[in-house]
This record gives sequence, structure tokens and C-alpha cells, in this order.
Amino acid sequence: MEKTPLIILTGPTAAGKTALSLKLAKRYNGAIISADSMQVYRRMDIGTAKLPEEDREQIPHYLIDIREPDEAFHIVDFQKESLQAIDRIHQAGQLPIIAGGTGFYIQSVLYPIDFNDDSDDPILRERLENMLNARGAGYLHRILKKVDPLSASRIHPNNARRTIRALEFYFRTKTSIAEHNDREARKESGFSFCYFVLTMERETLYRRIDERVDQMIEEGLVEEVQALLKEGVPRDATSMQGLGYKEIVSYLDGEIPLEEAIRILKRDTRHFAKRQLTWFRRERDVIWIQKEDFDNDENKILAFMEEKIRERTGLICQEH
RNA sequence: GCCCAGUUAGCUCAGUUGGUAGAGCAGUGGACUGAAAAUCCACGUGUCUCUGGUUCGAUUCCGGAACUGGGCA
Repeated sequence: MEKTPLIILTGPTAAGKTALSLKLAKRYNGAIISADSMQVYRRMDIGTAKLPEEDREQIPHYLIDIREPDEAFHIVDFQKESLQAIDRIHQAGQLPIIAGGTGFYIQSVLYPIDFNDDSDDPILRERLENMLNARGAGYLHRILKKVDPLSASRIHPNNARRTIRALEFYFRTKTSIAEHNDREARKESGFSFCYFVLTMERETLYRRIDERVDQMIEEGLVEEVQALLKEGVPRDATSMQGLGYKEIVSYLDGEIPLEEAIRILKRDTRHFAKRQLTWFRRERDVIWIQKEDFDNDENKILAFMEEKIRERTGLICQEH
């Protein structure tokens, strides 16, 4: 059976993915699937730098505005819904384009990771969290070491989150998550894909991040967060841990002055961009696009992308 | 002009009772397979402002200079 073609356009935050994805979609009769863990939430527009709805009209967009801000959304949901979307797009004779900066989400679709079990167990999670609060991360890690030493050896004792997940996995399946991960990591992609990572010089990227944060404030980020809190979104919701949301919540709660919140937001966004780059560096088969190498010219970048797409998927650009 | 305080890592500062120095932040690298915009880990040589002196040895003590801040005129 022939593999479905799939284009991925990712890169650190503020690199210019969204604008480029629209042009690419136009040229290939494409539809865009957002791989962004925060743009799934409605009414979180400014802080997630969401493309305004009117600009989405020309091209179908998936996985944007699909949850309420107090709802949970995680990688298993993403995987399921985006695989469905790819299917639908492909059936309709369009080219699926995944665009967004959440590397983990992209991975889950590209190499269809088996998460082994798609039901939640909130009671188990809560028990583990209570143990964490009462006895600390080291205690959980020691338990993991007893039941699943291999996983324990790969997870730092301070990393409570991954320790909890490994314990959950063990208690529910009686097998080691590390072994499971090793198996999943060897999978080949079922897609005929082109994986682009758009980036630029670090200094330029950081400057753009700073500018974008200032712009978000001007556009009314504080008011956006205020409205979400007012409608009752809990402070510990996943959505409120997003960059731009947690910092502004701290400000609105009177913990820090606005200037400080902005400073921290800029800093944390820079850290985030750096982590994204680390992630993409170790992904297999990625095609890096360093903007300076193309004189920051989108047309040159698009020409390069077309060439790569033809090489790898055989697809030819329809419009020019 | 006089008095006081300061001058140490990109920034803010600590410190060495004289044996050439260390935190936080920033920055850099990494991990990640059901919270991922999350979570976690690793990485610190710099004319200790300059210049004379004392000393085996000065970033540390003494003198002078420069600069910065404050006060008095």
C-alpha cells in the first residue's frame, strides 16, 4: 500500500511557521493540522499567537479551538484526532500539513507511538500525587527502583513527573515503560514525509521573542487572561500553565508586578525555544531551514521546500 | 573643591583574619514516548579598576590615581 504523504513544518516559537504554512498550503492544495498544545484551547488567542479566524478561511485548519480552557488535552488526544484529520484530508484529495512547535505531538503521529492504553486513571494519578506531596520525589523514585529498576535508572530522581508516569505505567500494565519506549522508538514512519524545521540565528530569534511578547501585551494579553479567570478557569488547569498565561496569572494575583511578569515571560519563552531546538536536533530525518541561508526570503525558502518535497514524496507543486 | 561609600564572571552581588575566588540571574548543552508552552539534568578563569609601597607572596593591608553613587559647599 502506498504511503500517505505528509508535510511537517515546525521550529522554535516565533520563527515564522504560521505564515509559511499558509503559503505552502496554498501551493499544494493543502490543509493544516496544528501541532500546538495550547492553540487547542478556545479564547486563548493572543498568548498562543493563534492565526485569526478570518485568515484561516482559505485553508482548512484542524485541531485549533477544539477544547474549553478548563478541559484536559494531551498527546493521546492529539494523536487520535490528528490521525483522523490526516485521513480525512487525504480522502478529500488534499495534502496534510502539520504545522506547530510541539515536537512531542509531531512525533506521536509521524511514528505512530502506541500509548498502550487510552483510558485515564485519575484515582491512581491522584494517589501518586499525594505521595509526592507528602514524601517527596525521591520516595516515588525509590518505589520505582524496586518495581522497575530499568526505568528508574533512566529517570532522574528529581523528575517527579516522569517518575509518576513510569509508576502509573507499571501499576496498570505490570511491565516496564522503559522497555515499552525502546520498542516504540524503533518504529518506522507510515508516512511519506518531509519534516522541515524552520529556524534562524539565536540572537535574532530571541529578539523576535521579546518583540512578540511586547506585542501580545499591547494586544491585550492581560485582559485575555483576566477574562479566562473570570469565567472560572482554574489556575491549575493545563491551559493556565502555558507561557503567557501562568506569568500573567501571577501578576493578576498580585504576586509580582507586571514588569516582572513580562520579564519572566520573555525569559521563559527563550528557554522554551531552546528546548524545542534540542528536541528537533535529535529527531531523525529532519530538514533544517536556516532562514539566513535563504536571505530571509520566503520565496527562496518555498522553492527549497518544493524541491525537497518532490525528492521525498514525488509531489509537485500545483500553483505558482 | 571637600567628605563618605563603592569598583570582583554578560548583570546583581558575596568573599578571601594576605597563599590569585564563588552564588543567584543571564547564557550554553542535554534528557524527554499519556501534563510537553510541561518536567528534569549538566556546564562558572574572571587583567578581583589602575598604579606605587609593605611582604617570600597583595584581589585582600597602606599611599596615590581614575571612574561611579551619595552628602557638604
